[in-house]
Amino acid sequence: MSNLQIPLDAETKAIETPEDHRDELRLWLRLLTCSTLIEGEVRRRLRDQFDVTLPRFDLMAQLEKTPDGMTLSDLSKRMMVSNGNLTSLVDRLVTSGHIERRVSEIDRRAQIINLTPAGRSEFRVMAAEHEAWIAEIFGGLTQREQKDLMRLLAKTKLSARNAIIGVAQ
Amino acid sequence: MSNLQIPLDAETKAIETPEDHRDELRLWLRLLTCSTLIEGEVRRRLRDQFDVTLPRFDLMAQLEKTPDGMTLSDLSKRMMVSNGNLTSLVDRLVTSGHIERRVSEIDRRAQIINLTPAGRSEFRVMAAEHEAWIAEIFGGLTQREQKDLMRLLAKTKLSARNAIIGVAQ
DNA sequence: CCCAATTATTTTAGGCTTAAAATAATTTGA
DNA sequence: TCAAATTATTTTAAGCCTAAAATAATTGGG
Repeated sequence: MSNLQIPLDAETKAIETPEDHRDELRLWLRLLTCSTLIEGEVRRRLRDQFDVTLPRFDLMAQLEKTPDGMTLSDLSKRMMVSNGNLTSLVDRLVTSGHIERRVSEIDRRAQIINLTPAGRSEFRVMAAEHEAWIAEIFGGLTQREQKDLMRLLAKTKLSARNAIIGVAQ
Repeated sequence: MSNLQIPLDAETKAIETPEDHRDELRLWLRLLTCSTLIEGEVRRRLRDQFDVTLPRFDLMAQLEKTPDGMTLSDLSKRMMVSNGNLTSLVDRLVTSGHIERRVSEIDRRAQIINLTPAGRSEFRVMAAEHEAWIAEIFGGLTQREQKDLMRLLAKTKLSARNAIIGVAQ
């Protein structure tokens, strides 16, 4: 036998040696590493420089985009977190004076969440810094590379969504 | 005035309108969306099909790569989580019989963690499924696109590390 | 009209996560 | 040698997160 790596019978190869997906696994682990690395650094800077957590910052970022406010359900969809999770997060941000909530006039089950003027102005300061951090973190990529990465991630997002819907439906 | 978008004095532009980093921000948000989307789906399938959480799976994955076991400190570095976090995670995996710990003979402060035979064989079944899920999720990308994405993420990782070290040191 | 289904939110139970302080063992340098 | 510094781990306090069940309001079909 000259090469022990090659199965004896090519016909049975697919059965005996399942397809190798190690490259996709490496790709996923690298994507996850990038995300974890950057997210951790953003968390650290938000805490050190503004004494704010990332979930609170994210919630305020969503509200800043919608001047008329949003319901908790809308927020939970946009932030991709569970509904129950938002209850306590919103509570804390109300307590700290960053946001306010009022019961919807057209649907008394729903609450409309809004930034307070103080919350909005504080958020804008943080957001400007945050944007600069992100630019710094991606600064090692050329404009062209950033554009390519953007396109490939768009495709990845689509591909992932298809795989997810394929299971759920 | 024909165009209100252009500052009157080009000299002062850099001061009055800070650099625009919205593209980098969009890039980061897209990266984060991909990561969150895929991670959420992996969590869901691990729970539904194997009744295991992602942190437990990740811990076992690290141990599977090192047959001689690891200390908690090594694990915490590899998994990029805090030391204190591992204490309870390891406790639960010991309780469920997936891993075992013994005090190091050369350093009585340290513990060596290892997969049990049952834990190892259970992990291998899960890992094979997990690998197939990831392949499915990235299935919408060609080989070429996967290779490009891999390269761009490697560069992103480097760029992020530089930005992080630049602050810490 | 009215009740069943739906929708919005909260509660609950359990797990994950961190930073910081505490505990315990080892190493190092005078 | 031996005390100070370092290293490994645990504990603590607080927050984040989820799924599932519960509560409360609205909507739609008969």
